[in-house]
Amino acid sequence: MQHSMPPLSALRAFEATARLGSVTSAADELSVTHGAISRQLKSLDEHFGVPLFAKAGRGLILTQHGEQLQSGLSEAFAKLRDSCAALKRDVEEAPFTLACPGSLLARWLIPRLDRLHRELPALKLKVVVSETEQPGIQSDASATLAFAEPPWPAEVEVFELLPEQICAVVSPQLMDHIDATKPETLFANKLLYTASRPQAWPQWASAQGLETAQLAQALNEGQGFDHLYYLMEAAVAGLGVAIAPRLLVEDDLKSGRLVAPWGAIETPARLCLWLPKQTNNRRSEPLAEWLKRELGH
Amino acid sequence: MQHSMPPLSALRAFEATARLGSVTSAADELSVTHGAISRQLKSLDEHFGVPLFAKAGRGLILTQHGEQLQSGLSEAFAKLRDSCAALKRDVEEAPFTLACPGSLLARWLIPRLDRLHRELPALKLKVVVSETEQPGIQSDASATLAFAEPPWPAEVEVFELLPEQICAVVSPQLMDHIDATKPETLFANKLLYTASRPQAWPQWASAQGLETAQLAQALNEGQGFDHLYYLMEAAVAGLGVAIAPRLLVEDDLKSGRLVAPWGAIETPARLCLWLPKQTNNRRSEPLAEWLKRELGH
DNA sequence: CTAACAGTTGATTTAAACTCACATGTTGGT
DNA sequence: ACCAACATGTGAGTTTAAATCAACTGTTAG
Repeated sequence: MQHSMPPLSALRAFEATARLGSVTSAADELSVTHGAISRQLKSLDEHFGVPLFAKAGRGLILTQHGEQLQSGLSEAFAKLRDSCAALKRDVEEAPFTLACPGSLLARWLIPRLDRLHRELPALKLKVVVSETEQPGIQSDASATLAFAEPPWPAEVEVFELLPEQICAVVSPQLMDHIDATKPETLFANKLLYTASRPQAWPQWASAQGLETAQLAQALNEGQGFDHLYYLMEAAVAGLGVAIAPRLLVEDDLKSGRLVAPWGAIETPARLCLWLPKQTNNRRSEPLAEWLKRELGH
Repeated sequence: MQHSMPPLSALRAFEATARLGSVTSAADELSVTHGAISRQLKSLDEHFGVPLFAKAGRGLILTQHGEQLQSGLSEAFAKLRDSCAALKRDVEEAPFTLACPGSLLARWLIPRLDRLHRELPALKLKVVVSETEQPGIQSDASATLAFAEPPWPAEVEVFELLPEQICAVVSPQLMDHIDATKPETLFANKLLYTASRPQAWPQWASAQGLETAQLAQALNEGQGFDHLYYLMEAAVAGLGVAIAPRLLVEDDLKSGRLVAPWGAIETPARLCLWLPKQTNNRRSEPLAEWLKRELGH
């Protein structure tokens, strides 16, 4: 039954020509030259073995066979167009779900969410907390915002937004025991950290040239927290020196609730926007652009 | 509204895959490799920005979006296939009209028509008399059978079936005055001919090496007839010597009603089947083959 | 009678589609 | 548990179909 359908592109050319009444306008609609349409029509004539158009003055009119074909094809192509348009619309109007770790969400994204909604209203953004701190794409999210180190897995597309910086922060009330020019004065205080970033203190210490052994002992005496949120509260309360991504403490540094006496160091990690490969980028690109603008102060 | 439809071939690949449930069987149906289908599906995913299939074991199943698309496309493609098949069927089942000059029809084709109908029943042959003796395609005929000399006009396709031979024929009762080894004994009789073939006697005479002057005079004293039918009756009645295509007098020669004392000569003309260029050859080829067989004795 | 228009066509270029061969991942059988 | 058979994905290269360009034929209208 499936024998010898004519080429679909020829049918489309025929349908457009029959509907619009001329080769030239069909060519315009399909964004090709009139010569291309003319050839397609000729190939259809040959396929069916009868002429589908007859010359009429300087234009064409459908033959009887042509009209018969047109009546079926116009419906078929209308349905084709409708089906594609419907799917496309559904996909584009579906909310765009951005997954994001809770700490980043609470301390950076939420304060900017209102502006984001105002500046990109077409995006219909929905934000969810990503269930894992490990970077990776969440199946139900349109994109994931997270810190992660290269190399990236092959199955996702990654926009790099910002190199990660981490800094040691402390309550101003503890600054008595600290010399900003001497990193080792760090050890006068308890070290505070999050369970999800065990490598943060070693990275920082190594960048500052501190001894591994001393650090190990200090970490042993320090305290871990499940979430950055608690860590920050502990630091503000003066329980010790915390290590955290600079981006997430920037507001606290500005307001003076915390101080970063030794500045910040860059890590290999990047703040990234992760996208599933098959996702159409038309929607995520404006978001990526917005994030870049926002992060560039 | 016509913006950015995906490539039709990708939609067809999707529809076949969704309907048959596997890339491989879709590839079989469309006579391509599974790799080709796989690529088309990937391009569709990218076009819509969502996956349309998900992996399920070692096969694929439709996603929700995929099902949405499939429900529309299957109808659209069914309609497409139906429309094409309907037109094709109508064209193929329409009677095949063969135009043919009356003389050829009466003296050669009609006696064989019964066998032709029996051997090519699918052709649904209808025979009509061509209104003009001049070769050329008739607008309402699927094909035309006629004698004609090359070159052929460009707008038709021509099957050459047989070189034309013409011969001088005479009633056996007139053989007394005729010597088969001496063409000039022709002139003992009246020359008979048809109005539609004034060049026949000169061709024959020149091939036999007769004098032009003598022929001209004999022709002047001869008699023309409007149709080959009358010419033959005149020859059988012993009114003189007639000139005619061998093919059309063969039955009379076999039955002894006429004699061709000097044999036959070949002319530049050919018995041909003329086809309009746009006609599908699938139907005319069996006819051409049948004609060739029949003409080869 | 010319200019603008509409479609066709030969020659060439371009881009999409396909194939091949290999890779990955899944299933069922002995 | 492992291997063979199966099903799909993919990089590289090739093939083929489709498009362009430019020239030509025929038509209409001013």
